[in-house]
Amino acid sequence: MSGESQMAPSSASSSALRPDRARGLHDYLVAGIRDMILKGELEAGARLGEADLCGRFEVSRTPLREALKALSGEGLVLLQPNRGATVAPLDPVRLRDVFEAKGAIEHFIGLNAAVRASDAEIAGLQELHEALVAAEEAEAPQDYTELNEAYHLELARLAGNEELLKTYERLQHNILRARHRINDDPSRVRASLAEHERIMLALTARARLDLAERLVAHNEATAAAVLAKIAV
Amino acid sequence: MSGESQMAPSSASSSALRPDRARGLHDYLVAGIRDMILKGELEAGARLGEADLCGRFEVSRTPLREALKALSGEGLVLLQPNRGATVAPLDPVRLRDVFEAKGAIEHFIGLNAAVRASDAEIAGLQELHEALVAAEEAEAPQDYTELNEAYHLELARLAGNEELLKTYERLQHNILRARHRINDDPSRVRASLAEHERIMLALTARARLDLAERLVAHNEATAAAVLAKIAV
DNA sequence: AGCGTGATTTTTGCATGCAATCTGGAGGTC
DNA sequence: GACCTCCAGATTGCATGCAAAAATCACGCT
Repeated sequence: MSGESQMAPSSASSSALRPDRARGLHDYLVAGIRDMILKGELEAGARLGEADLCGRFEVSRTPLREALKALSGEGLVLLQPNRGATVAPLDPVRLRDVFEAKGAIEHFIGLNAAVRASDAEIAGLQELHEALVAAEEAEAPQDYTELNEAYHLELARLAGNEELLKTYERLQHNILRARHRINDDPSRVRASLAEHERIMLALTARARLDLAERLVAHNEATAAAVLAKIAV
Repeated sequence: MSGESQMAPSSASSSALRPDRARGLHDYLVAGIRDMILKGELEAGARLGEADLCGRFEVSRTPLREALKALSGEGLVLLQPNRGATVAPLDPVRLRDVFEAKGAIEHFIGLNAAVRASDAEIAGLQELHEALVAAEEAEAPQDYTELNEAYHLELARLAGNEELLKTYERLQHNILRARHRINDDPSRVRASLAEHERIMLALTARARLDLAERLVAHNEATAAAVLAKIAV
């Protein structure tokens, strides 16, 4: 065993709206374990022993097991009957599939968000974009990452399809797992922001094909940057 | 309470490879409840009381609850904390989203299956297609439905992306729920088969754009037929 | 040393029991 | 009659306990 901290979300962890224990352990556990996986505190392939996790979160095995089943459906946990749970592996092959799938959805998002988003929604997205630029200038990588996720998720929401939004979120989560390990380099961040600028222009102009194309290109550029660092 | 049969999968139900109870109750329950939902035996919105389901499957509440959490992740069951589980609603609005999402994936499938499928895989798909035609001529709607699902799922597999394949299957399931209630009319079935013919031609010719276009069109025609019957 | 083989320990799967919450209705008040 | 309030019954949430399965280890064998 490693001599690491056994602490779970002691009190005020980073993510703001963490479900309260008292409101039900299921949501609390799902959010808590998901966070630990997304932040890389639990690495891909790591064993998720029930007794261990029960200790960290101070709950009994019943709600914990239910939470693991739920996370398995999100593709974050791998369940092997009679052999326990592990953090879902994230090899380059799967990551390539994840980026490719996300690309297909980005295409859809571009075609539809350009038509369906209201002016107010576009203004809201613009604010997110500006907050993202501010975070980069302030050199706050933690904020930058969270705002970047929020920006793309909001854009996905503007496409107006609940089903694809859920899938998009799942894929985004699995990418975030990889991204958290690789400290994006500054030059890629600046290039990314420039792409965001062009995305906002296409959206404001409500240019469907243009927006779709830019989103796909942005996804591919991100994929290339992430995969390059992964495949060391 | 209705005076209906309380029987669950007594012995030899229709679906061939049902997980064995002895191999673990989780898979058994997930497959069993999913089947009941997909076949319409449990209608949209129906309450899924734990005691009731425990009685039907002769299991205790612990594995049953775990199965419900898993099915919630598939979009088939709606879980409301402290208020129990219901079969996920399938209103026209959601169904429209499901078809639209599936359309986006069909586009991707067309672009990639045309390039990635091996000759042997195309031949295998051709066999499925011919079995489908045979089922239609034999007027075996049960077989037709199952083969049709298998055909499209196999085509999705040929696109070579595990992530989108899982999503595709989820969406297909939710459509099947609606389709099972509406007894496709024969003229639509024949039109559908004609579309399949053209799909096979495009795939054999490995014509990416053509295949994508035909798959999207097929999806939209199906959507129109299903939605027309739903919105009575 | 390498490799089965069997006992011990650990871990998972499932059932049960109690506490908390929700639901439905009777009775009271305005 | 409409609207609380409170009480039973039913249902869900969670913890615990036992049995089955895997993993670990010790031992003996070739």
